Amino acid sequence: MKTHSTDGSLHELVEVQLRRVDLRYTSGRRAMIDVLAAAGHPMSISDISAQLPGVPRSSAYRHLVDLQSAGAVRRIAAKDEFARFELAEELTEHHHHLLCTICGRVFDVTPSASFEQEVAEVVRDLSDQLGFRPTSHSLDVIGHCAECEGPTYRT
Amino acid sequence: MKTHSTDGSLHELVEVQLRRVDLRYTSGRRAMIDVLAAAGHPMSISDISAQLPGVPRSSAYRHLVDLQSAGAVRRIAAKDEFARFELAEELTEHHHHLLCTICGRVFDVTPSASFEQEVAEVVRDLSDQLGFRPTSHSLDVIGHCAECEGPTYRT
DNA sequence: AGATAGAATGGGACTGAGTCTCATTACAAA
DNA sequence: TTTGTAATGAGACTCAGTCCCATTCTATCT
Repeated sequence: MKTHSTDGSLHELVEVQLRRVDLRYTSGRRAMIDVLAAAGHPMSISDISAQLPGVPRSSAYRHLVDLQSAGAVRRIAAKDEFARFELAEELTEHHHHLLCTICGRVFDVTPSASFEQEVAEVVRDLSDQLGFRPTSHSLDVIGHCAECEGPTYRT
Repeated sequence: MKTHSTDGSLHELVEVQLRRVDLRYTSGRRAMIDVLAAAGHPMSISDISAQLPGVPRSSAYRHLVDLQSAGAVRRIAAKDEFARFELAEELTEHHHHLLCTICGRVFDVTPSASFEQEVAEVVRDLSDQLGFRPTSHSLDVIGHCAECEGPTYRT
């Protein structure tokens, strides 16, 4: 998963996004962005809190809401009942998810440009049927991850 | 949305699915299937309860769990925090969803066979990258429905 | 530098979707 | 009809997520 974290521009981008909605890029918010960027895949609140023991739950939730409204973070729905969060695609790149129905983990994958083109086309077609105005799309693959499937599958 | 409800075979299929896991097709469960089939799109628990005032919440949840484990009902995650339920694809047909981020409603759409073929191919490719074993996939289009977008969009 | 206002934070109370328990009722097979 | 098992209703309970409020920070102005 490519991010801007390596060259430090990630934080500059987030700061701009926050400023746009009159929010400050404080150390708490920065810490959350760091954690999400380091993980490179969607995290549940428990995952995040485990990485940031010093940040109270209420603050963590509020940071996520704030970062969401600034457009830096995206909330996704997994197959279990827990919400998960990841950096917005603007800060990483367009990608999709593999959802493991056994362990609940979510993995990121990036499709080819040609496929994305095709998807975009179909999304338009499907949307037109109902006068729907699409803003984005997501493709989830549901199944079992390598680990849960067991070592046998690996030849 | 095509279902088997018109010719009555829907209930027979559900009954078989339930019998497989030693569950009975009782009137309460039948009522839930009727509601889901009539709606033709994913429903939240509130939606379902509104249609079935006589069924207690605890029973409604239990029925959904039972019907899920029998394979007759599928739980999907929308963009809001409420779980939604729909008839399993085995009882309807393969389809995808349009999620309105304003009103939270979910609409069904059916893609062309050729597109599905392409999707299946890419799903395989993406999965192979991580040794993931896919069992199904879902494509969600996020945006605003015709009603929420306002009447202006209709020329 | 000091004053001031709005934003940020901690923490603890609160909400409500979803789960669990248990006593009672319905059903199927013998 | 008896007997074991599944189904049901009612209500207590859990806990992810929200809300509130008193306190602390920080940017800006004089």
